[in-house]
Amino acid sequence: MITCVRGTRDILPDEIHLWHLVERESAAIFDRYGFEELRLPIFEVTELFARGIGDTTDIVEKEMYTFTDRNDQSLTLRPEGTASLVRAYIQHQLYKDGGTRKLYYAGPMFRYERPQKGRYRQFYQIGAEVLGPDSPGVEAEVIDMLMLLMDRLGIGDTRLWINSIGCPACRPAFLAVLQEREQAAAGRLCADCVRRIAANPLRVLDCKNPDCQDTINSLPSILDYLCAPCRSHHERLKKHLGLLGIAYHENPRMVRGLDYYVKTTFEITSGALGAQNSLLGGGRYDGLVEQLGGPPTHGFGFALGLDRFVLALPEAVRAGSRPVPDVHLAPLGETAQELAQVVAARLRRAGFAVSQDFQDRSLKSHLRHANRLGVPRVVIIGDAEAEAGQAALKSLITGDQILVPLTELEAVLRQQPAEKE
RNA sequence: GUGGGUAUAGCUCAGCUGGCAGAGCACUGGAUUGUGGCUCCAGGUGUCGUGGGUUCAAAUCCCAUUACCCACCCCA
Repeated sequence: MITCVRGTRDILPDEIHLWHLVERESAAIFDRYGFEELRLPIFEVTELFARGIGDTTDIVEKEMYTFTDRNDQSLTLRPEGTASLVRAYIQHQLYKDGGTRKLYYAGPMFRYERPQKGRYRQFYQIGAEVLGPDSPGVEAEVIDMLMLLMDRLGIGDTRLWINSIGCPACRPAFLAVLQEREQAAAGRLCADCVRRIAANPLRVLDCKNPDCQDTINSLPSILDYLCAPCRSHHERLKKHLGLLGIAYHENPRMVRGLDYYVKTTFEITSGALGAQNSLLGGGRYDGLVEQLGGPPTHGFGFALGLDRFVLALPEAVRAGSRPVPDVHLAPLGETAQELAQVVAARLRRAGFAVSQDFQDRSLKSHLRHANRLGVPRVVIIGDAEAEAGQAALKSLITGDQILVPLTELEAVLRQQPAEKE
């Protein structure tokens, strides 16, 4: 048997309505905030990601699906969406079309990682980006949009974490101090931390080893080393969040895995997810457009993990049943099948969701089947009905049954809408 | 890349110190010649993940391997 490859999965009809729900709500809410969708290719030239994400990040160093096509060009299945979006923004000169562009995308991303709860090699993201303005108000607006989305989906038990990781003007000085202090404290840190001191001193702050926590807490905070513009930006963001009544946790130890972030970074975690508890994450990337060959442009955005949103949906929503037809046709015999087919076509054109059973089964079997489907009403057409040009319309909720001329079925169904379960 | 756990029917899982392959759910038919749900009866079609080994005999014990799950790591 051939199965889907490791880290990929089939999303079956039982689950897909949850995905539709998240996709529908996201699109509706993003639209309300003025975001426009664009669709991006699933693979790009490898260089785009190396330059955009940073070629020393884990993603680029060891997680990309890179291959050579028949023209010996190095291509990569996209591991994230922002680089592609910015490429499109530059390629089509969207910056010439007004000051601010608000764009969003959705689709599969690919990273070669060990699969785990909420982590797959092909996973799905919806991301939105605001290109143009530098305002903390934009950041608060985007976060507000996400709060509304999660509220609409019933996703609770979440926390918003914010941080500022400074900018090229202030971060290098902080990193130098941090590294120095970490080296001095190396004796009290775990082996992983010691290794990170040289490789990526920021990562030490993110260590979860309980024995390291006291030491890490004594390390300097980036927030104390921000330059004046960064500090002001951060304070204004907090003020805007306060105005919107959005609760946040400031976390100077939060670190992002992509090189392009500056100033504001944020993340929303969920208690419903397990170890991979990040529902979404994002931040500001003021230098990225320029770095990829565009004009100097401010950028702010996020990506949300669709797989994780679906996992975090509350039980009440998850338990929601699949959509069921409005009416089920149960024809008995060949003549009745033919009649029913025509009836089904007519009812569908009239807007009803109709299922017709083409299996030659007993009436009892038809009804049992309809009952399992949760269909509220069944149209029974047997020999007697067929001859008289009628059908028996039975409600599976009340058990009532009436004879209706086939030509009037549509009108009767419309007049007496049945309550679904 | 590193750990731990799991793998038996469509699904969820029992199956003990080796001895005929099981249950519940689901599905099909019947009890009711054309009326569902509740109840009762009947119905299994499975390379016991894969490959070796031990044994008279392996789902069970041993070795290897693959996949899945969870965690580290990293991130959405």
